[in-house]
Amino acid sequence: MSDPSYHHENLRDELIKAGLNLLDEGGYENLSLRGAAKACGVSHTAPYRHFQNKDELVYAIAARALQQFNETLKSAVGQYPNDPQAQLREMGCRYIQFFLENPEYMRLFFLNRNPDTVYGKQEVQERLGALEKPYDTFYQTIVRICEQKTQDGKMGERDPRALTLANWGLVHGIAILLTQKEFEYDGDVMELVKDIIWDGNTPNL
Amino acid sequence: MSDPSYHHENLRDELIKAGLNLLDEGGYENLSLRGAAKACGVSHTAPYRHFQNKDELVYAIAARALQQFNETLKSAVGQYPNDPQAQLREMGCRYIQFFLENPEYMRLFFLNRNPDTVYGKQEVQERLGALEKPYDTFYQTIVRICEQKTQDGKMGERDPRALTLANWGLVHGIAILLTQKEFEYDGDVMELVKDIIWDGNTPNL
DNA sequence: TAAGAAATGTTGACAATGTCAACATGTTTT
DNA sequence: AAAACATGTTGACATTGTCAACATTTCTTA
Repeated sequence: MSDPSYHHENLRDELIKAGLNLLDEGGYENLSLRGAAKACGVSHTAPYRHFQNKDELVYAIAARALQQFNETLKSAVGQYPNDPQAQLREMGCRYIQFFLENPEYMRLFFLNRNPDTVYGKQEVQERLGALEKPYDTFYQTIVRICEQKTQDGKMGERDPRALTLANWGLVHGIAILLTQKEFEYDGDVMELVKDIIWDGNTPNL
Repeated sequence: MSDPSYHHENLRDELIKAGLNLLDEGGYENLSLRGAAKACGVSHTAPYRHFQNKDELVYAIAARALQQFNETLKSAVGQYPNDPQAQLREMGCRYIQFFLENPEYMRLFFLNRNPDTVYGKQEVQERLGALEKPYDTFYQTIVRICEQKTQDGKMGERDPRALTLANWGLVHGIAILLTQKEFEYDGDVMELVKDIIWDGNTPNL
């Protein structure tokens, strides 16, 4: 090596971090290729050596932030090793809490683009890896609840897929309404969530 | 009048319609000021005589589309005049159906911008009128369910605000997950919704 | 080890877009 | 009729994503 400012070694990583910063500071609209490059002290086209286009950078940024998000959810599972119902409750609370703390991530994760246009493209997924969305974590927990109920002979008819859509949708929708300020709730949201998320018993939800 | 192509008479309205077209054709990213102007056969700055900036145009477009959406919801109420529980069920179904049919409206309504930045500004609301979001329709129906239950002496403890957040969030979240293709549900979504939306009886939801 | 290939960065250009200022053309008011 | 106003147009500029051409550093390999 001679000029350490030339080859950055891991510019890719720095660009992702810089992008996250831009997002936190100025919202989704503030996230630009050139902005990330400038924040890394690098020319405006340098990112093209690491990402094919802006969408790929955003994708990578989302993947990075999703890691953190998924860890949060998974640690909710770990917190109650043998109580899947408590896991689900905790997941719901953390889900909403996470987005209340990081409101811009809502758009980053779920509404940046037409999903067919970008994230559906196999090539992107192959090159950058599939985004790990919270689906699995919800689904597995719900399956465990169902199994436990079946084992107890209490019920075994519920479709775990339907229950996943219902419960994921529930917390997701509440998170969106709150972060987008469509709804101002003056009560205790966490109590509400614990109250309405599927408790494994009620016929509905 | 002499040159009918000069003064458009209601360019404002045409711009809104053109914007809706751009949205339908090419998604949210395709919606541009200049694009709408061109579609109306007018110079690229003509929209500035009717909107202060792009955000205002988008706002007006959203308002237009929201009218249609709100009518859909309200007609669900009208369909079951004395059965608020059926109203709520029908609202939930139509809510999701609407976005499945118009997936781009999801971003138009709820995720175009940081709500503080644009839609929260009083001046915009004063000049263009507040966006009518589905909150009221949900809330009123739920209040009616609660009143009916109270009247029957069956229950009177539920907080209608909490129930509104829960049920609106539920259908909203499901609509988002489905339209954004986060979740592929092979079952009958409408049946699921009818099943899990608050039925006025269960302690949860 | 020297030469060629590959990776990574830079400069300069271009098109699309939002926005503004200055000007033009109609319409309305006085 | 003249002045005020509303509505459009032209031309400019900054920002941004993108591309082509070139430069520099590192890696391969003969």
